[in-house]
Amino acid sequence: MAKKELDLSTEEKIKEAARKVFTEKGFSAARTRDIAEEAGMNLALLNYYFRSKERLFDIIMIENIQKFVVAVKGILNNESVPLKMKVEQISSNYIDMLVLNPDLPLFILSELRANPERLIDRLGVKGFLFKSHYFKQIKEAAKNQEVNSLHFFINTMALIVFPFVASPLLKTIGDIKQDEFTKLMLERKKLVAKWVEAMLKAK
Amino acid sequence: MAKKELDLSTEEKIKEAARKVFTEKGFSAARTRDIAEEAGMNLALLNYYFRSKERLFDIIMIENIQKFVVAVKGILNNESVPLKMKVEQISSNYIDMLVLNPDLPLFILSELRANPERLIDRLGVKGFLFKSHYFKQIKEAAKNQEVNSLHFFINTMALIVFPFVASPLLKTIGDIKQDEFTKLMLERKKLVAKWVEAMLKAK
DNA sequence: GTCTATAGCGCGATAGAC
DNA sequence: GTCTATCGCGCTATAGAC
Repeated sequence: MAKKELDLSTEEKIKEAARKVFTEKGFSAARTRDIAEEAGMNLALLNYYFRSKERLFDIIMIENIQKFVVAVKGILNNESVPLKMKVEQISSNYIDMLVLNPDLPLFILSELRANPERLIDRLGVKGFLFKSHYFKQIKEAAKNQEVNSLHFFINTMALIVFPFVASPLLKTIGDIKQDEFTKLMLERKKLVAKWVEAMLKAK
Repeated sequence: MAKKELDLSTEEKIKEAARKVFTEKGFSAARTRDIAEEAGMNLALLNYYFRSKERLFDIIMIENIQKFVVAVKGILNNESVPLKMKVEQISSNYIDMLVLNPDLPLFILSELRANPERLIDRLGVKGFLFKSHYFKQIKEAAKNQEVNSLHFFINTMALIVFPFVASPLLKTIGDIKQDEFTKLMLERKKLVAKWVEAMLKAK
């Protein structure tokens, strides 16, 4: 425990390097040699600590997905927080996390495409969303609307996550620098809840 | 010309197969052997018609990106169409196209991450967006808002594209079947413009 | 635990017969 | 144009010295 925190163990160095290389290139394009080099050590150690490239990848991926769970844990089912404030908290937490890990959503979504259920099953979040108090609140707020309330859940996620997924395009097409992009994203922490509220009231 | 349309040439068969395999697996995970098999022919023919895997990929990718351009060509700069109607047309065209090619956005965005400018440069759409009449209209509509009007361009794209990017997750977490998903998406053809309008007016 | 060296194999690409 | 057979490389994984 204390020892690990002191010397940042070899195992942790490898994981750090793997996180970086996998996130940048995806599973198939990433090479174990890249990861070893990034970690400043030999290739053979990767297979000593983790049995294979695939096992290392799974560990990283699970941890990445957990970041999405952790960021809203404790918020979703807090029954004393009204919807608008809840959306504000969710946006704020997610955007802060995504500014630090901007490649995360695109990485997760593109790697999930190949085998969606293998990884999701292992997390046990299958019905999680629909059972949450948050989803009940959306339903309640959208009940005077004639459309499926799932749309508003999708829209909220879209406003929070999409800019990060599309950032390579935005930056290139719009000629936006990294710090401008970050500034724009931080502005959205307050705006998303306002926009969601407006959509819920729209007619 | 006429000949090609009649027999659906070998070259076209390969491109069709490549489109499918690349879109499903991404460049690195796709194998030329898969493409050849999918096209019902031998691996050697791939290199006879296209010099290499990379050249074949580039051709497919360019065509894919073109689909996004084609879907809004003629709309963006039509000065006689008011903003709300323009957003309706854009949503409608894009959603129709995306229902037919649901994997397209995730494919393009994840492959673009590696080399953003190499492919975009070849298309000459660099300043395209900001010069468009559509963008001027957004600016005009958002001028009483205190925030960067770029947000509203991002939001519109988010509402249209994000559900398709996140569909593997939505389907798994939300237990949504393919035809339910398609039905939901088609509903959005009319809704997006309404929502964008509401966000523009929000305070 | 960490290294070097290499096994073993799957990949993209090509030579050459038809 | 289309096939079979094969080259040669680069990858993951492992054996074995230290």
